[in-house]
Amino acid sequence: MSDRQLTGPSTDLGATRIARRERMRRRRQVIDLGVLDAHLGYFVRRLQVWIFQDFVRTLSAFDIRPAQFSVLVVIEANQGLSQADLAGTLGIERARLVRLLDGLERRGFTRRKASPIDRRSHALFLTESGQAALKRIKAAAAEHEAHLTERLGARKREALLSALRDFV
Amino acid sequence: MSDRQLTGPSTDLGATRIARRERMRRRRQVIDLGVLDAHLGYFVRRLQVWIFQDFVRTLSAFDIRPAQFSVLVVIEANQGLSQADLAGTLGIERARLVRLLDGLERRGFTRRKASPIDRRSHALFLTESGQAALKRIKAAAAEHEAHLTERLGARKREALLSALRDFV
DNA sequence: TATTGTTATACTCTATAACTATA
DNA sequence: TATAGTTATAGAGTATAACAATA
Repeated sequence: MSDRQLTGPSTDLGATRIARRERMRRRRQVIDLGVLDAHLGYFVRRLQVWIFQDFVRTLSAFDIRPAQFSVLVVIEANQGLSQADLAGTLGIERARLVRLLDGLERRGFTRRKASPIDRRSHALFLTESGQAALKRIKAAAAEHEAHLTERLGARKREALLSALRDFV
Repeated sequence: MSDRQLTGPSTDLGATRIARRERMRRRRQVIDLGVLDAHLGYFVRRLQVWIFQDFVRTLSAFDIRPAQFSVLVVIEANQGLSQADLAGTLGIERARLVRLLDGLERRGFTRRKASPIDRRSHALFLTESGQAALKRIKAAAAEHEAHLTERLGARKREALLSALRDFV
């Protein structure tokens, strides 16, 4: 951030240009994407991979991956919800959620309690240490989001966010 | 649907069951995404998963996945390029591209030839049957893209495409 | 020394199927 | 019959490290 001031107003554009040139150099040839250029999925995938990598790198001190983060956040916001509801909300398989929760429970972040209304299901909670950890994890995740804003530009990030929000 | 009429009295039971399930579904609490709602990565991931699933389903007759499609398309548009350039362009690991090409070669779609300028590298080409197959595959991929347009709306899809194009 | 293609390993994630205990 | 959680398995994808041949 601070080094930006030295280069003046064109910093963002300059940084983008430099980054692009760097990517081109690595490629050493201008390669045609062909019909890929008309497929939204290709670009969505590239962005998603970039986001995952930056997320993991930024939160490496916590050893938290995007899926784990989403589970912690949704449990915090809906204490006592069931695994089925959680899986349905996040669009992940119930079978996969089992392992995910096993890991978070082993680390002392979450807990499965007996549901008071349905003996088949579990009510999910964050432990106290889970809540404390999540507080710091969310701060780191916000840092990741700042990287994204830096990379996309605040306007574009906001536009994408509101465009995609009602998709789910 | 039509078999309901044949079952006579049990139609009511079936209808009751369906109505109950519907009530259950509605009764299910609305789940709060918490801070996830401010993370672009979450929504990008959800969209990307949707796209992958629709792509695979739409192209199931060809047994082609997104990564394979992107490899075929870029080889077609840049016949003779090297594996390193292809991997760099698509942002996939060189190690992974090896297996990907093994599979496409085994199916007779692509071919590795000796590079005329660098004895370390391979020059990649589509075979004739690979070109013929890709022609039909691209038509199916366009069908998938139409699903996406249907789901997002043409305007939003176009806006997303042009917003993300210069990200890579 | 650096790069190209390759092999190998570990881990994450998706997609299914099946099982149990409840409802 | 259907649902919640679980176990198991197969396959795709990511991330690394290492190696031989070549630049």
